[in-house]
Amino acid sequence: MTTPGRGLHGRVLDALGPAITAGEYPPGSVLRTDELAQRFDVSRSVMREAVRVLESMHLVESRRRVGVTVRPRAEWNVYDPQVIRWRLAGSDRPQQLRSLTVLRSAVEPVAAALTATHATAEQCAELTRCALGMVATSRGNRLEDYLVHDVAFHRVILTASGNEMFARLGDVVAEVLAGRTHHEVMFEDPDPAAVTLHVQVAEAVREGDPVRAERLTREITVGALQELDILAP
Amino acid sequence: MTTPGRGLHGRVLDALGPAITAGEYPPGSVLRTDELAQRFDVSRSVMREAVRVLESMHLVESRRRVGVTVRPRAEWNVYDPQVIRWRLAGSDRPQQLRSLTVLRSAVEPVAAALTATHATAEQCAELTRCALGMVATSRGNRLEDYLVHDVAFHRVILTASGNEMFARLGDVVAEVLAGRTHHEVMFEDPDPAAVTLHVQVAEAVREGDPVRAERLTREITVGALQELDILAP
DNA sequence: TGTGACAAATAAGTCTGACTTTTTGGCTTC
DNA sequence: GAAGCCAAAAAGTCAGACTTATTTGTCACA
Repeated sequence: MTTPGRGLHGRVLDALGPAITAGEYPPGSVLRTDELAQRFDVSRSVMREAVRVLESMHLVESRRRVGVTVRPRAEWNVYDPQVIRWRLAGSDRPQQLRSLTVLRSAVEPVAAALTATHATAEQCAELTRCALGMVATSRGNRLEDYLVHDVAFHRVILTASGNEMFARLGDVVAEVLAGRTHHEVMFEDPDPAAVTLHVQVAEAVREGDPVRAERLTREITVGALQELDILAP
Repeated sequence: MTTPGRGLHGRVLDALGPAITAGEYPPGSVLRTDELAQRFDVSRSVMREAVRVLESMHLVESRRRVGVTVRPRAEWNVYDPQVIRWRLAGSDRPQQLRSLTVLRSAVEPVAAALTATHATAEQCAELTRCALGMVATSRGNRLEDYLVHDVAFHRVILTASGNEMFARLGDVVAEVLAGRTHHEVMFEDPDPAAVTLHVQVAEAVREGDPVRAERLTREITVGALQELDILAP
């Protein structure tokens, strides 16, 4: 992902950010810049920079005479990739994984429809390559190789949609898929039906059939929801 | 919205952020911290804090010996409310409004379905109040009052969905709706059909009918897309 | 001619200490 | 008990000195 610990203030962030998102400092907690600077053994200037970044993520609020206050979760910038990463690394990983999967289920089908409408020939080819790669690695306990193609597939769908907001969710989807493979529900070879669906989505995009691409992608995301027991049976 | 100009570094951000998102400093441009500090007449420490925030938004990258480089648009954190506000205030307002509307069209229907599944009685009542408010203000050139109820309606849908990621889009939707009323396509009373759809969505949610709520909300968002000529005819 | 190491220049990064400003909470006073 | 004033506290700001990493250019050597 992104380079961690870029400079001293980055080091501080990597310690303080996860602590806050994990609820170690619950909302309403008050921190003091000087004290934090001492605790992390950095100068006040470095500490201030870190606080400013946390502030821009709406994780904390800094006010004169009172200090640095942790904000309620509802105000956090939950779309900030850094915040997402911190939360995925901490105790509310399951909760984060669930809400991201629901987001996926809303966005990806629409993105697939858009991609079917105006994907370039090159993007179609790339999509097909990814799907075939998934087929090739879907058996024989090659989960890690499968993941690479899976991530690439969804990334193409999101970027080829031509919508910048969708495109930026590529990293998020990558995190979700990686999380599923590494920590959660996938223990054996992926569901053959899911693999087939990916191949069919690539087909639909190639044929320029947005309705079919959307429907098939919706089936994929429904499967992802079911894996996490989000859908009522 | 949020409080602007909170401190000196905030003042600098409000000047530099829009300048960057507007393309005044195109991607690849190199700025120097000291020079910027002079230009804005602030100390280097303040300037550094501002740069750190821009960096956390992935708008710029700061590297030793080279300076502060503007990143390509594709890497910007386009979900950061501050970035969205800057872009909406600048020259690519139309482009931003379009991509946000597409995002809405993906998210809101799914959110409505979730809301129909598990909205509290209080949330149902609030939703109905909003819909009735829209009806009451839909005639007689009361666009401003109508907007208030419209925004409230969509905010309830998004927050009552129970998904934190959806809930955080409330502000974004508010910006889009306000933008439409204030600068773009709405010159006369709102489309009566759209008003009726909102009332029906409230009904469907009250009755706990997720499928109908989703379908009706999709009709609303399709209308929004058509207003911006995004859908192929 | 190309390549390696080495040196100089450059701009960000860091630290420190002094000073300013705002806010709050208590205390005085009427 | 309410209004207003005072003092403490913590963030905010600034200036200057110093460190460090990175790039670029140079020069010698193969």
